[in-house]
Amino acid sequence: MSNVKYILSGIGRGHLIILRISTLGYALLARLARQPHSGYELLQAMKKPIGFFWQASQSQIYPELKRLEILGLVTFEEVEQTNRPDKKVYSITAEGREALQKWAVAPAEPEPGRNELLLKTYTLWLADPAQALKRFREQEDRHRNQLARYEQIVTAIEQEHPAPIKVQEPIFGDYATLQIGIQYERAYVDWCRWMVAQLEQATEDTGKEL
Amino acid sequence: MSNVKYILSGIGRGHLIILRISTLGYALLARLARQPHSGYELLQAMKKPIGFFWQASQSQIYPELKRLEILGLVTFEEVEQTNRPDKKVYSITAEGREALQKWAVAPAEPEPGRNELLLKTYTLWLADPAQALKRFREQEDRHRNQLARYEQIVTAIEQEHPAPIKVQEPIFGDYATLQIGIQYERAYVDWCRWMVAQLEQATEDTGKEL
DNA sequence: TCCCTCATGTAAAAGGTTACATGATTTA
DNA sequence: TAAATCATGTAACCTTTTACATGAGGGA
Repeated sequence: MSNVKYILSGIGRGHLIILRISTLGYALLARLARQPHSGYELLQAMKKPIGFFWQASQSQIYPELKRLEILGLVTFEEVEQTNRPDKKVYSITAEGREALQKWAVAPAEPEPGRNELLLKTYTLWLADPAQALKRFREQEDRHRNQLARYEQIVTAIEQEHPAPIKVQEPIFGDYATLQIGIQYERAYVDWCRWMVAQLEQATEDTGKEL
Repeated sequence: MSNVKYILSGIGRGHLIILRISTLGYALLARLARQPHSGYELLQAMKKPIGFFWQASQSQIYPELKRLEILGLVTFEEVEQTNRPDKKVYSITAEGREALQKWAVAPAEPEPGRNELLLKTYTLWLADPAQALKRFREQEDRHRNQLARYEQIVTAIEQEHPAPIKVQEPIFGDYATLQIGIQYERAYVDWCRWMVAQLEQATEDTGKEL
């Protein structure tokens, strides 16, 4: 009962088609609340800011935009272009903004994370430590790079926006999510270093035994 | 090509049925590599150690066990019981152990995390700060509790197992994943506190304006 | 010439959640 | 007496991924 359900239409044979807004729908609305986008532009946008914590592919975005339009949460305008294909530029409606506003302060259920690396770590005891060592060094690199990328974006934001970034400014969303992103990546890098140390110990031990 | 695909059978009309091991399959194998379990016992087990980073429901576990059995990665034995229903106790086979071992050191692709709270944070600028404040205090509590739970388990592990927990011991998997789990929860609690501070500032400001 | 970008879509399959279905025993 | 636990499964639905499909324009 926590999710508002939007009744689209009641049709024959006793069926009711109910469309409710998916999390992806809210993700798209979140971008459209800042500025209008075409489907393709949203696809690109999903790679950067929102993409850090919510991704979507082409085959999700286009149908979802259609659904949001049916629900009256977005409208679109066909924009003719020369030299490249025409596009549909979507904008959020007043109803869309209202739905997004409500959703933003609705309780977020604890989401069950799924992490393949941790599952592999759980199985490390029967794996080859030398190969595992290689993998954790790769992971450390990867998270160090991601950390650097996040820090770069934060620096750029701090340079473009005056010192106290207020909650009411749209950029606060980028800033706040980057803060936890940086904490997360730092914790991961530290943990990878610890894992590497553990595995180096293990490979040295087997080396002595041989 | 990184995933080994298991060809089950070639059948008429040009169709090939290929069964490959899903991540859930490896999760079940990871538990069965430690000790035999029934489907029901696996369901319970998925709530605790593996459940922290990989969950599964009944409707996934039972069919997956059937698949693993077809692939020859597990076997089962029907155990008759008095006073409660009979059960099928699954054990990992040599092939299962081998597949698990290989998978454990195969490169783990960076998994795109999905986090609804961060999506909501991205939309905070158009939400009511007072309500948002409530949500972040709830989140802080939740993560603080999870942190306490993890720390308790680590303490229990450290008491039961002599000081240097080696990579080769099965318990190392629990220990290592709890380490990152604790780091993660600590980072989250800190971030929530920072968010609460930001939102308190925002509600004070609007209070002054009234 | 071949590949990349821009631009919009659909189809099929895999993975995951929620609900349905059954039934004995034990605990509150 | 009602609810929880043990025990196994299926069906329907939703979400996500991978692949298919088309086509113009620009750059190497």
